[in-house]
Amino acid sequence: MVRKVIETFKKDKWVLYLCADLTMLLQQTIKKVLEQVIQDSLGIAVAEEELIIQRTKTEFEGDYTLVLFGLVKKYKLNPEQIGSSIGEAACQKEPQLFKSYNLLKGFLNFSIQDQCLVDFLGTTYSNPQFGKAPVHAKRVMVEYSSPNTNKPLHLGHLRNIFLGWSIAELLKERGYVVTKSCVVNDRGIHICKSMIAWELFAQGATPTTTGQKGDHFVGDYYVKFNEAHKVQIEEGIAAGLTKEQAEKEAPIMKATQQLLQDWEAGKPEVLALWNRMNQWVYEGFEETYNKIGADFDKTYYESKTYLLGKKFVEQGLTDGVFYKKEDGSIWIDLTPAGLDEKLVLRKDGTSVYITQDLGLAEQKFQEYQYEQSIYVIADEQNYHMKVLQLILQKLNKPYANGIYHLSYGMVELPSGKMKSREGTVVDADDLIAEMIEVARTKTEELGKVKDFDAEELQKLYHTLALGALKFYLLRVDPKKKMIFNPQESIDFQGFTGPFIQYTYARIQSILRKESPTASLSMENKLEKEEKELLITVEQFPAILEQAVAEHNPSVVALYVFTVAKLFNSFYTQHSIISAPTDATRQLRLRLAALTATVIKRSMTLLGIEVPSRM
RNA sequence: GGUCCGGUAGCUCAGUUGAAUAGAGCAACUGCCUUCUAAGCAGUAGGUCAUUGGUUUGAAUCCAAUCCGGAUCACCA
Repeated sequence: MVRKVIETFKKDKWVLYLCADLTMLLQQTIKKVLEQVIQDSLGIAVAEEELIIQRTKTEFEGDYTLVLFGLVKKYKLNPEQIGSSIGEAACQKEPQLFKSYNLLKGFLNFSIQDQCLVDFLGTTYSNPQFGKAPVHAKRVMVEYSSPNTNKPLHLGHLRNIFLGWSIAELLKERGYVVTKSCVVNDRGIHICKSMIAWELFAQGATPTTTGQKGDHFVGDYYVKFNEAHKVQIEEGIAAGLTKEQAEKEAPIMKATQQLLQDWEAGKPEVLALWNRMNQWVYEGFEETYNKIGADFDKTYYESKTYLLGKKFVEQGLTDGVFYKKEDGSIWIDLTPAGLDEKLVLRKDGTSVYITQDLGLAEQKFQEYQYEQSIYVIADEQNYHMKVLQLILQKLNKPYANGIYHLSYGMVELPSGKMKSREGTVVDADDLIAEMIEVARTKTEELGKVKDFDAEELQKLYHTLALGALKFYLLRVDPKKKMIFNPQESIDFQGFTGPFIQYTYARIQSILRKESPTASLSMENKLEKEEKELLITVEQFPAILEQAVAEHNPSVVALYVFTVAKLFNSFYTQHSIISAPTDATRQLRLRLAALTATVIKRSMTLLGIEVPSRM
C-alpha cells in the first residue's frame, strides 16, 4: 500500500521536484555518461531507468557497477562483448572520470579516478551546507504529535514526534516550505473523565500544591477515574447488570456524560475547570517538548475545529456524494472503492471523528495552501485515513490528492503491547530521565571529560541520552512496528546514536589540533579506506532526497552509521595528523572535516545533537 | 468473515523497481591502547530468507496457495 502511494507521488509531481544539485552527483553523472556511451558505441538509445548503476560489492575491484543483464536480455546481446565495448568506450570518452574497468559475468565494474574525488573533496570540504537544496517553495504541512490532554506523553508519542519532526526538517533541507502542525485533542469524553475524578477526589489539589508536572497530575486523575469506574462496574454486575450495562450505568460514567453535555452547552464553571486542567497539561507538554526539541508552527485545538466539518455534510448532500437515512443520520457509500458505508453525521446532528477531520483538512488548506499534507499517525488508523482522502476526493477538493498518511507501526515492548490498563506504558519523561542517568554513569566510568563543569556535563548527558533514544526510534523503517527493548535502547555501542556522536567527537578532537589549510595542495592518490569513505560521503544529497521521497528518516540513520563506521575504520589504519606527507595530511584533514559535516547534518536532521567532546 | 500489513542469524533490524558467495548491530568467542578519544578497530562463529509450487538466464525480492502474527471493518476518538 505504502509503495503504491509512493508510486502515485512519483507519477504525480512529488519526485519531479528533484533539485538541480543532484545532477552533480557521481552516480547520476556516471549514468548520464554511460547512457551516451551506449548510444555511441552500440547505437542503442537506452532510457535512464534501464541502466542499473550500483556500488561495487567490496569483494570485487571497482567503485561503481553497471549491471548488464537487463540490456543483454532486452537487446539480445552478448554480455562479454557489450561489456568490454562499453567499458572501453567509457574509459576513452571520460578518462578523468573512469580510471579502469573490469568485467565479471554480467557486471561491468568501473574504478573512479582518484583525482575526480579529490577535486570533489577540495570544493566541498569547507561547505557546512553540503546536502542542502535551494528553496523551491513547494508547501508541505506536517502534522504530528496530536496528543489527548488527559494523560502525559508516552513512548508511542515519542516515535510519532521524532518521525514527524525529522521528516519536516528533511523536507526543509531539500527546499520545501514546511509548516509543522499539531492537533490537540482537548475536548471529549476523555478529558471529562479526568475532570470528574479531580472533582471527586482531589480536594482542591493542583500541580503546584503537589509539586507534580501538570500532565502527570491530570493523568493521575484519569487513572483514578478508571479505578473508580472499575469498582462501580463490578458493583453493577453484582447487581445483575450485563457488563455493557454496568459500564454505561456506573454513576461516575453518568456524571462524566453529564459533564460532556454541560461542556457542549457552554456551562461556565465546567469550561473554567476544563480550561484550568488543560492548562496544567499544556505546561507539562511544553516542558517535555522543550526537553526533546519538538516544535510546532501551528497548533490546532479540537475544541475550536470540531464543528468545522458540518459544512461538508451540506455540500456532500447537495452534490449527492452523501445520503440521508430515514432516522436522519447522514452517510457515504464507499463500497465501490472496496470500503464500507461510513457515517458522517449522527442522527442527532453531531459530527463524528471523520467529519472533524474533513473540516480540519479544509481549514489547513485555506490557511496554508499546501501541496502536500502529511499526517504522522499510527497504522491503526490506516482505514480512517483512506476514508478521509477518499471522501475529499469525492467532494472534488483540490487538496485531496496531496494528503499523505505517514503511517508508522506501533511501538511494542518485548513483553508485548503497551497497555495503560496494565500499567505497561512507558512514560516519556521517565524514560528520558533514565537515559540521562545511563549517560551519566557511562561518561563517569570512562572519565574523559573530567574538566567539564556541572553545566557542560548536564548538557552532555542530555545530548547523549536523547541521541541514543532518538536514534533507536528512528533507525527502523517507520511503517514497520518495532520492539522497544529497554536494555538495547540504552546501548551506546554499535548501531546507536552515541557511536556516531563519538565518531564526530573524535574528528573534532583532530580538527582542534589542526584544521585544513586551503592553500596547501592535496595528494591525489587515495588509499582504499579514503576512497571508500569519500565515495560514500559524496552520496549524501542523494540519500536525503531518497529519505524525503520515501518519507523515511531511517534511510538517513542507516547512512550516517555507515559513514561513521567507514571513518572509524580509516582512522585506525591511517594517521591524519602524522600522515606521511603534507599533501596527504591536507587531504585527510579535509576528508575528516567533510565527514564531520555529513555526520552533523545527518544527525541534526534526525533531531540529534553532536558533542565536540565526550 | 472482508480488507490491509508483516514473517530474513539466538535477539533487534538492513536488503524487496529481480542480479555477484543474503548484510549490520547486540549477545558469544579471539586478538589490538608508550601512536590523532578503545563509547573504537580487526577477526571467528552463527541462515531451509515461514512453507509449497510457479514465472525467469537469475527469486529473500514477482505470482498463486497454505501456515503463523498483527491492525482494521463503531452513531469511540
